[in-house]
Amino acid sequence: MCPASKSKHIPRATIQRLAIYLQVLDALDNENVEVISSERLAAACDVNPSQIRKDLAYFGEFGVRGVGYNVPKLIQSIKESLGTDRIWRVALIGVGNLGRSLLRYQGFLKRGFQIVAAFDCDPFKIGDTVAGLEVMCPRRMKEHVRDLHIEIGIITTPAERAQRAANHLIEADIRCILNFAAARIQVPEHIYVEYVDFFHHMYALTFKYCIGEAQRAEKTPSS
Amino acid sequence: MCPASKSKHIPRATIQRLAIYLQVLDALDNENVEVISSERLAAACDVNPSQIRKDLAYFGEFGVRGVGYNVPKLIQSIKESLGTDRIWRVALIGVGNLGRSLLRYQGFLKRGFQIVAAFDCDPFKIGDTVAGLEVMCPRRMKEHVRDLHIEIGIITTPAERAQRAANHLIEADIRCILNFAAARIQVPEHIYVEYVDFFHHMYALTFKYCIGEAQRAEKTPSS
DNA sequence: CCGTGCTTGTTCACTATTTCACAACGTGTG
DNA sequence: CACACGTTGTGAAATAGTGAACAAGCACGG
Repeated sequence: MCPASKSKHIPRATIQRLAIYLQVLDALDNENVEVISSERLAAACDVNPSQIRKDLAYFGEFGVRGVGYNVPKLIQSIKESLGTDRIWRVALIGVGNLGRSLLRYQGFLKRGFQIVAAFDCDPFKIGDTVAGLEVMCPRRMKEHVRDLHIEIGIITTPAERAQRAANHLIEADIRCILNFAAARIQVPEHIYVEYVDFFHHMYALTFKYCIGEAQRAEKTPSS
Repeated sequence: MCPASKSKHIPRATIQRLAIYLQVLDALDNENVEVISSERLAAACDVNPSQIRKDLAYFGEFGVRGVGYNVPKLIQSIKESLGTDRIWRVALIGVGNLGRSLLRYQGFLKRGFQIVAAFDCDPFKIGDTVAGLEVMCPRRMKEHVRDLHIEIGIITTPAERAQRAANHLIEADIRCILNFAAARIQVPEHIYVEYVDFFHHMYALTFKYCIGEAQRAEKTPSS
């Protein structure tokens, strides 16, 4: 499936950067840029050119020496490397505000994902239709996952119900979980979990700002 | 403001983990857990206990040897370290689907943030009221930022308009930008930017899954 | 068909981060 | 008051990731 990645260990940071390259490359492709050098791509992504070449080298040789990288080809290659050169079928659990927003969001398919089922344990929500999907009871999850070939579960419940949602997903043999709830969840070894919480980024901002200002104050010991 | 951080450089990864600790500690606090050891906290956060102790040591000595950490006190200490022991005033630019969701989201204040202004350049949206805030024209941003003491800007425009939104924010002397748009933005040196894109996490998931399955296949060279 | 110019892929030294291991030190008990 | 216990804070070792430098190799021009 994924082209082997040369059986070397690949840093997590590399994967995050690949996602960034993809974003920038998509923009370039829309502007019909055909070829780009690691140097110019690096400038756009705000990283070191060597870094880009090394990141890509984990997966193969995608460039042409003396020329650079063909943009559409590189996009395809990165997608293959990340495993998103196909559509992944996704279930969402927790049809609250956030859940509904995601269900209505049009951008999934373009990025290789398709939400094909929605679950919520609130009996008043079960049976409702959101963005063309009927909200279903989590107790029936296992059979739906099997029938619909679902591989990824997105948790958008309140924090206190995240673990229960995760248990439903695990029970239904889902191996990949994206957790938007503001809570850590416990899962067995063989399940992959990623956490999405934009407050983490907020904190990173306020922290960098504080540090930055403190250093400024040091350099300018005014008043 | 922030307690000095002992003037040592602090890894970015540490900041991300502090945000995680905070999340778990909040949950513990709600369960009225008073004291926790680095070992048990580490288990809940899925990191190494030494890691936690070292992360905290960057900012001070918060624990009691032989006992552990007082949960409420540690929460407070981490908040101070991150610079979120006060309310940050935030502006949002781009009142689309995502923007509206964020404006309506109730959880900001609890985490130390307050959205006090919303901007959109669509003349049909200007003047509308969303979650009690009047949508305003970005051209008037500078004065609003000054009058409302805004320090952080959140970009929720479509990707192609992210740079323009960023320019407005920079022009209005905002130093911290949280960018939800799927595009990189160019900013001067002294501006802090953080990117939020849950597809990055999606890709991390699919990638880990592919690698994991490949390794499985290796160990079990079946058929 | 060879040489020049340019950019990749890759090595290596360096820097940053994580983990280990243990000394330091409160707490509670006899 | 002294001792045993338990957990922190921290220096040192191991591991991981980054950036500079350069050899390799394609494209184009003469």
